[in-house]
Amino acid sequence: MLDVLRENFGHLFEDELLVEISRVSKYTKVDAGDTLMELGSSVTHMPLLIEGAIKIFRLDDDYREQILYFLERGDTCALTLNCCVGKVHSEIKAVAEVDSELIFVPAEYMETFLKYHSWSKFVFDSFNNRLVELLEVIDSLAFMKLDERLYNYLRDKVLINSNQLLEITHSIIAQEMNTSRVVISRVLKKLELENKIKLHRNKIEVIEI
Amino acid sequence: MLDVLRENFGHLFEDELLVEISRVSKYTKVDAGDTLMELGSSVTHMPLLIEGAIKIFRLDDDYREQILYFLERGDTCALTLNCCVGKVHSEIKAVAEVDSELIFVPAEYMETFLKYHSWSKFVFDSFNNRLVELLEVIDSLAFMKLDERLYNYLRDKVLINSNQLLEITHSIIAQEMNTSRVVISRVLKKLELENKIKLHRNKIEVIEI
DNA sequence: TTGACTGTGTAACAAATGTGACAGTAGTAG
DNA sequence: CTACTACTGTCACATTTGTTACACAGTCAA
Repeated sequence: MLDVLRENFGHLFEDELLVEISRVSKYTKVDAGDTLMELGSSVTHMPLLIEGAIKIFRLDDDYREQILYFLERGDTCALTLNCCVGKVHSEIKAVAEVDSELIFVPAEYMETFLKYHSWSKFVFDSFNNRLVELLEVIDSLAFMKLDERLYNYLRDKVLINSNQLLEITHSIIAQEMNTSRVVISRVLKKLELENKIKLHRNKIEVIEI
Repeated sequence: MLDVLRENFGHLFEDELLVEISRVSKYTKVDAGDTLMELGSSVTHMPLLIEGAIKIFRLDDDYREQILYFLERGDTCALTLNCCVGKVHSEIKAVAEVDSELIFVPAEYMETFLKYHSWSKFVFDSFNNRLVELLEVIDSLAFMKLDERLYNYLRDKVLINSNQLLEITHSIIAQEMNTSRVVISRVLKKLELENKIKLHRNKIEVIEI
């Protein structure tokens, strides 16, 4: 695991820290679609993403969901540390968007490692990135209509999957964006008429990028 | 200023840090309604809130706004540090909700002070709090209808102002929630019929709390 | 082939929110 | 007092989004 860490986080952390991490952490592979975290699941570990992409959702009491952002190589999830502790109300869900590899650092080391400047910078930056991404979600929800939001959603997926051709169904999109399948089908059709996408069965091709 | 710092942040920071802060920072009073930060205004200082309340908005390109949260005594604004640097798109706006007193710490000390454990804990907690509050904004926008959102908005104002009787007009609310005055008047009337509020000219009385 | 299942398209309608217009009312400046 | 302004209430209508229902197409297994 140390080699994997060196390769993916060597530019961020000094070797001493890498060694420490490798000694206490757990390396895991997950398949696309696997749920990494759901609702009350206790948050005892902090993920470092080696390869792949994890999508993070906000859930409400009725299990409706709203996609927030994707974690990619080199990311960690700042929300892990906080949001899922002692909250009754809504929670977070994490699902692998593609096959992924992660290293799980036990939460207690989170603070121990702060003695390394590179680690505190990493955590700090991670918070910053999450804040920015949450603000973008807020922009989307507060200021945009569904067609624009949907198009942005599709563009994000294209970037994450490195593929203009998305394998996804209308109902999945509806669920991730907290709306209904009919609405998504309707807006997708509109985007197709605007030549921004092409619709196929189980697939959506995003044209302009 | 050192006395003010001791009184308000003494439970958070060791005296040595308080002295350092007092040496480099600027103490300011602002009146309710004053704008502390808008759009491109360069973010060279980090505010520590001594007394009062500051409301933070997200702005879009067309100057529409969406209220995010309030800063209160002992808070700082994590967004200051990051979000307003080098962004073209949308920005943040900060307005005093009531008469307030702040201490402005020059941004460069932000990092210097990290050598104090109490300071890094403070910054860390601040990030955490902001994340949670942004998630609540997302919950509100993604999962709630306007009547519920509006009622929550009014309840927040009551807490911030320590007064069930809010001095506010419908158009102000509309602006802060990025909708129109007519819509707000309509929903307010609905809340009044549900006996949750009472409407007066320039005033709204929040009943249940 | 048939039948079951899933995914998509679409119509008809409902609900929520946004917009424009206008009247009435309180407060204020002159 | 009068004139002006800001705030509120309300109507009529537009737009956006959500819901129900149903037809049809692709896939897969018996």
